[in-house]
Parts: sequence; structure tokens; C-alpha cells
Amino acid sequence: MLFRTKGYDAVSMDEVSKTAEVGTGTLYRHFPTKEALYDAVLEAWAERVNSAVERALTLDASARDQLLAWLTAYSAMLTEHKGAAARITAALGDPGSPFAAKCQTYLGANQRIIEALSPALRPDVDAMQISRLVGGVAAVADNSEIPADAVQAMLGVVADGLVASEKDSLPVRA
Amino acid sequence: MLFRTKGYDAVSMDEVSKTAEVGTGTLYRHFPTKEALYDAVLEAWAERVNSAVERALTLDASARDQLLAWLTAYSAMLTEHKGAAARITAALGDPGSPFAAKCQTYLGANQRIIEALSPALRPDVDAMQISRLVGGVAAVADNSEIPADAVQAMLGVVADGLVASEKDSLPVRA
DNA sequence: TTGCAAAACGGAGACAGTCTCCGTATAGTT
DNA sequence: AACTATACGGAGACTGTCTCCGTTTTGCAA
Repeated sequence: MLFRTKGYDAVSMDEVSKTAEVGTGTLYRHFPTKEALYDAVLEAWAERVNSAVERALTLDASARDQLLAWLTAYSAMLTEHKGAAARITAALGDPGSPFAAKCQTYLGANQRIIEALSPALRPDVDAMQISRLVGGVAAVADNSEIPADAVQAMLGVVADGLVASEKDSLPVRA
Repeated sequence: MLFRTKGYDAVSMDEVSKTAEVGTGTLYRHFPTKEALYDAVLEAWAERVNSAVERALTLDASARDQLLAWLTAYSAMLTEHKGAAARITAALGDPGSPFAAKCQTYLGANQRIIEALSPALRPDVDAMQISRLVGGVAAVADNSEIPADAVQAMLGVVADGLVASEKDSLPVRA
């Protein structure tokens, strides 16, 4: 679709309606706002989230690497549509957002990860925190055209931070 | 100023020109774009960056806690004006941006931190990476109205991730 | 002081978005 | 076939950034 290649901001509703060969009025009857339309566009691939979780968890690797695999997949999905990462991440706490359903999916996925890897993770992580952390990374990756390995490195830092227990790092004096 | 309280997007140039009691034309002669105006507004407090670095480094604490102190201060500065974090972080790699000068300041500050704490940090960190990581955290904090302690927890994760060496975490099998 | 050139000003309006409103066409029912 | 209800389309209302140009002010020399 248009949004995929050009990004949310660069596509006008006029353009969409022309491409779809309908009037703008018709478009707005189906989707009350531009964001609602975008939400519908994002619907399909959001469903792949849960399978990505399973795939990461069945990996024969350390907890840290399973986590990293998930974070990478998650971030890749968020980055797939330009502008999506920031929008979805911003909507995480807002039940009124058009993206609320997607946020629930994502939070649930991270919850599943936490439960599966729990003993290896620091005790105070929660799904919201992980969602925000990788949402943040994905958002900057999205609008700065960062090379893939730089994104990977950032996610590595986050993964390490999430497995590191606080007790380990605190008493190490400089 | 207006931007500080209402945020970049919520302030129109008409509003600025009215408040300043000048015509929009006059406004645009002084500042060629809205972003350039915003850059000028941000000028003053960007200068506080370097002193924040020094303050963090003179703290009598572990490398991790010095790092965290700096990340906290840095993030707080980015969040001080609504909308600034995302903008500045997005401009990090773009020398043509109006914010390029500020990005240099920030990158330099992170470079200083890296040099000071280097033995305690993972070997592959660079200033750009830190800037992006905390820029990402600050950006989501900025447009999700996150409580301060949640932001602090996320920065803690990042700080731990930055001090954790890769060798430690990789061989730990689940 | 007066005259004049140059610079600064102000705001109307060009342009580009999102979204609404309403006249028209289409489909469904008896 | 007539009538009603529903869907359509696009003009235009509204709001934003930024430009253009006629007017005012300023600075300087005679």
C-alpha cells in the first residue's frame, strides 16, 4: 500500500482517495480519521506478532539471545511502515487511541516473553517497559535511516540491560 | 516561552507572531522556518549540557551510577520542551538540519562520557549510539506522559546495558 | 531641516493538509 | 414504477506554514 513505501505523513487522504478511486467523503465514511485508516492498514501484519514470539522462544539459545531475537523481530515489524513505530508507541498508555487494540497485542506479547524468560530477567521489568524501550529504538531507527547493524547493536544494549540484574551492577565501584 | 509549555506542534507561527506583536513576515525574516525559530529557542538550555556532564563525572559513585546520572540529566533536558526530543534525535545524523549544532554538542558530551568511563563500558559503544538510545527513551517519555520513575527505570536498563560487556551475557545458556 | 535610498515591517493570500456537508446517484422494498 | 433509505463524490470550511509586495520607518547627506 501507499503508506508502506511513502510513510504516514507523506501520504495525503486525497492521494489515497484518488488511488482507491473513491471520493474523499466515501473514504471518511469508512474510516473516521486518517489514523483509523492507518490502523486498518496495519491490521494484517500485527497478527504476525504472536508467531514471532513463539519463534523466538523456541530458539535454541540463551535467554538473552531469545530476548534479542524477539526484540529484533518486534522492532522490524514496527519499522516496516514509516511513522508507525512512534505512533503506536505513543499510544501505549492511551485506551482511546485508534491503535489501542494493537497496543494490547504488543503488550500481551511482551508479557508472554517476560513469563517465559522471567528467571533470567531483572525482577522489575514489565511489558509496558519493554514495549516502550524497543518502541523508542524503533522510532529513532525509523526516522533517522539508521543502518540495520546499528539498530541491532542498540537492541543488544537493551537486551543486556533487561537481563542484567540490578544487584550485579550497583556495587561495582569505579 | 510558548513552546516550553504547549509543545512545538501546538504552537502556530501566527500565535508566535501575535504574542511577539510582529507580523508573520517579520517573524520569517528573522527565522527562515519554524524549526529554525525553535532551534533559537532551544539555544540557551543546550549550553547546560556540558556542565551536566561534569557534574555527573564528579559524582562519587560507580561508573554505572555516574552514567545513569548523566543519562537522567540528558533525558530531562531533552524532555524539557515538548517535541524537542524526537526532533533533535531525528536530526542526529543530518548535518543539514537546523539542529545540527545542538547534535554536535550532544554527541560531544556523550563522547566525553565514553572517554571518562570507558573501561567500565562495553567496548563497542559510541556517542551516536548513546545519543540515540536516550533520545529514544526521552521521545517516548515526551509524548506518552510517562511518570518520572518509569523513565528512570528505562534509563536504568539502558545504563546497565551499556556497562554490561557482551562476553558476560552471551554464554549464559537458558 | 529636508529629501531620498535602503532596510524593516505587516498582513493578505498562495499552497497544502484534514475533515464536513450536502446535492446526487444507487439500491432495495412494496 | 414509485418511494425511501443508503452510499457516493467533491466542493469548500478550516487550520497550518511560508511568500510576496505595498507601506512605514530608519539612516544619512546636502
